[in-house]
Amino acid sequence: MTPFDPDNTPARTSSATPIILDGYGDGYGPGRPDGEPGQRQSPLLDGLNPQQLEAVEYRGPSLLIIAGAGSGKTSVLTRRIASLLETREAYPSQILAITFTNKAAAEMRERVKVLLGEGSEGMWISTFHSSCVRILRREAESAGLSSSFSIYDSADTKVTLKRIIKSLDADTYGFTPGNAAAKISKLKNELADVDSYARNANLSDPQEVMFIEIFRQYTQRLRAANALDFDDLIGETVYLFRAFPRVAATYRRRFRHILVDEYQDTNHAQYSLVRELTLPVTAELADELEATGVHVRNLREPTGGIPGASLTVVGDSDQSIYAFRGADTRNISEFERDFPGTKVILLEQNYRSTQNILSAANAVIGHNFDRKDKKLWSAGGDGEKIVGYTAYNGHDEAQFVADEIETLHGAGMAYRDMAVFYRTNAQTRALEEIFVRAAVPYRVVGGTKFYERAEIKDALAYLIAVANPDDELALRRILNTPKRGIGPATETGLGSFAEANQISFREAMRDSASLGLGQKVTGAILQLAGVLDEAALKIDPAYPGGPVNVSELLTFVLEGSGLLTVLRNSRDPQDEARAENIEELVAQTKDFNRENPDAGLVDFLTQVSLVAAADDLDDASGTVSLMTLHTAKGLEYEAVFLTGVEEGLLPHQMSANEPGGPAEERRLFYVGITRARQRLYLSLAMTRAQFGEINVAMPSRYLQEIPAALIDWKQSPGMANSRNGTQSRALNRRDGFGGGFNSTRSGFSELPPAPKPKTEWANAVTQVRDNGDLELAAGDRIRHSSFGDGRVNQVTGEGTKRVAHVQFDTAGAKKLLIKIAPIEKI
DNA sequence: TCTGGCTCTATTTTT
DNA sequence: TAGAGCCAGA
Repeated sequence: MTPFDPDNTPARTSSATPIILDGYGDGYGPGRPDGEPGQRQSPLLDGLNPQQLEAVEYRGPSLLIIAGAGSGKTSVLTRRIASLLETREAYPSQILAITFTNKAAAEMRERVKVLLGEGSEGMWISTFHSSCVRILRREAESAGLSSSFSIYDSADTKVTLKRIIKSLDADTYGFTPGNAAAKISKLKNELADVDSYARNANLSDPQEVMFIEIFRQYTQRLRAANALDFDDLIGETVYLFRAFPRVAATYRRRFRHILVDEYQDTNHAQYSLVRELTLPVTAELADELEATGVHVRNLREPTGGIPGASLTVVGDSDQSIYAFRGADTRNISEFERDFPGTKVILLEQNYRSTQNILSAANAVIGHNFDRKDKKLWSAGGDGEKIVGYTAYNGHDEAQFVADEIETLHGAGMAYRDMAVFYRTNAQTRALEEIFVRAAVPYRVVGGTKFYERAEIKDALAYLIAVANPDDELALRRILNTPKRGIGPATETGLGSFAEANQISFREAMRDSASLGLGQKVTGAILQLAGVLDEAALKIDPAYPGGPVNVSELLTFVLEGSGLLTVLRNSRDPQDEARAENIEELVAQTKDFNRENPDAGLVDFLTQVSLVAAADDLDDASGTVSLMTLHTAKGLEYEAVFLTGVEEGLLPHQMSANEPGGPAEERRLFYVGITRARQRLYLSLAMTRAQFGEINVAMPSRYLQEIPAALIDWKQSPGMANSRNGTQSRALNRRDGFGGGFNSTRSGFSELPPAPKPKTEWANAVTQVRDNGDLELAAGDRIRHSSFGDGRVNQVTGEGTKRVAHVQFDTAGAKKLLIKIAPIEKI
């Protein structure tokens, strides 16, 4: 989270730095007089197994660590860094470590610090995106940007594309902001730009021609706004290095050890970046660097050049879950070919989970063909069985999860050691409803992020407009926020005026008096332009008394615009929460100032743009964490609840048509399973409400892949479908876990105790209850296997989705899907 | 210019 | 279901 730590510029760090500083020449240095691997009593090497030890100590141009889930790779990576520093083979400034999230980066930095104490400052440990922003801001001029360029997130991209599509009437060709953004992103991840794409495009296809025009305008708009999108951050850095060998040489010289975590999730652009950074520096360029005062002498080979940096990558193809974002596991499978002389180390021993959990994981992932066989094993014993539960619906499932969480908590497990995973964010609704009711303390990680809230984006747009006056998107966003009477007509007028006079939108605002608008509107525009101009003065280094910090600036624009005041005085009750959010933002800027006294507005905006879902995880929070399976990668919990293990959800139906989709979904399931240390719960629901409709769900195919003996079904799919098995958890809630457990137990004895997987599943599918075209009308009396008797109030929906609204005599009002509910007419 | 009400439609994962 | 777009009326 700190892209701003005191940073050694290449020129400053270069004052020394031979690869080996101590003259021992054995690469071990004074810390290791005997030179015998494994003999030294260094806390660095404590408790490592032979493979881990080798991964820490190996020295060579390239190292590939294939690290299964839970095999201690973070530990290996941090110790490898610490070892390089401790033996004085490298200075901190020569290390570049790339992690997947800012949180992982912060953790790694912290762990290196613990291992070494002070003396680890100056390393670059950050995400791909953060590192690239840092390089691009520094080298902005070469890249043809201003160093205060804006970073567009996916929402910004979509807004921009929406305008382009509208102006081109491209929706008639089937383009939406979403699909155009996806296509552009995909191309950028392959390092294609408009021109290279257009060269190979089929220009007789009007849709293709239209796409090229969209892509071209999008590129132009970003350029004009001095903005880059997420994908540009990587791509532009690669282009920069390729176009400016001098710039590239600076970073190639600087970073001597490059380490990349989660390498299986890198895309082509990221791969290319790593390649660029690890290339050697030619003798001529080394001469050039030296001529400008950069010290290179100690790094030079006899030929006069500087060898490429050593590269360590850690990854596991089985955990590749970002193919949809361009991740390419070939980066791992072809690593040895790309980097000849690579040493490969395999870490298979798992230190996280029980053997039962690992056996389930191995069995599941074994169904993916086209993978190198790898078996995780644990020395920690079998542990508890995996618990399975088939719920009647999503709320019932949530109730099961809540009950089990309370049981675990009652047995002494802390809430923060438990997590609930799901495939789609929409699934949080039922979970949250039940958790609130059951008073389970929880936190949704990711989801609608703080910085994505409209009012926060509004406030930030003010700051962005100050930092980057060319950012038309930010200006348009705040033009009428809060309401100033500047409508779409005026906005369009300003845009046309700017275009006609070859000036920026911001300049058009300053010049709005010559647009011939009404006096009130003109006054409003000028007022806004004035506030922004004044704010810009305040962060100018030449500002009398020194420039103001971020929180002072934010306070200034909030007051100048009236944004906060309007929300506070609003009658809309939601505006109160919005005002509080903005106040929270102000508090955050104060924290930021305190933690980063030397950082400015642009640094703050960068940090905000690049937060990842997992970054706002608070380990000390004392709450259960709810998150998507994607967010869960890299994390671990004592107890994991994997919910919604149903066909259509996991695997998600959207993945069905994608090449490699079901296999990637299986890896996602595998990632989820392997997050659990002690306890794993797999749950599904027979029906799930989606878009206001109730849909029948089938158990996920992946469940059959787990050996039956590993799962203890509290309620199996077959049981849930049988008449006496259907229990509403919500109904049994008052009896607590015991009641629910016993009642399912009694049903249990009537079924085969250890169902054979295949037949069990065949049954589960054929046994789905089917009432066919059972006719029900308002006034009919029905009997439900667990709710008892009741009266039908009305019937809604059609065909298989007909729903009976029933008032039960004792169980209250329920909505039942007629096709499958365990009911009969009486 | 703004608001309210109506209809329509699209529903995955994310730096 | 909910969010967005559209239209009519103030």
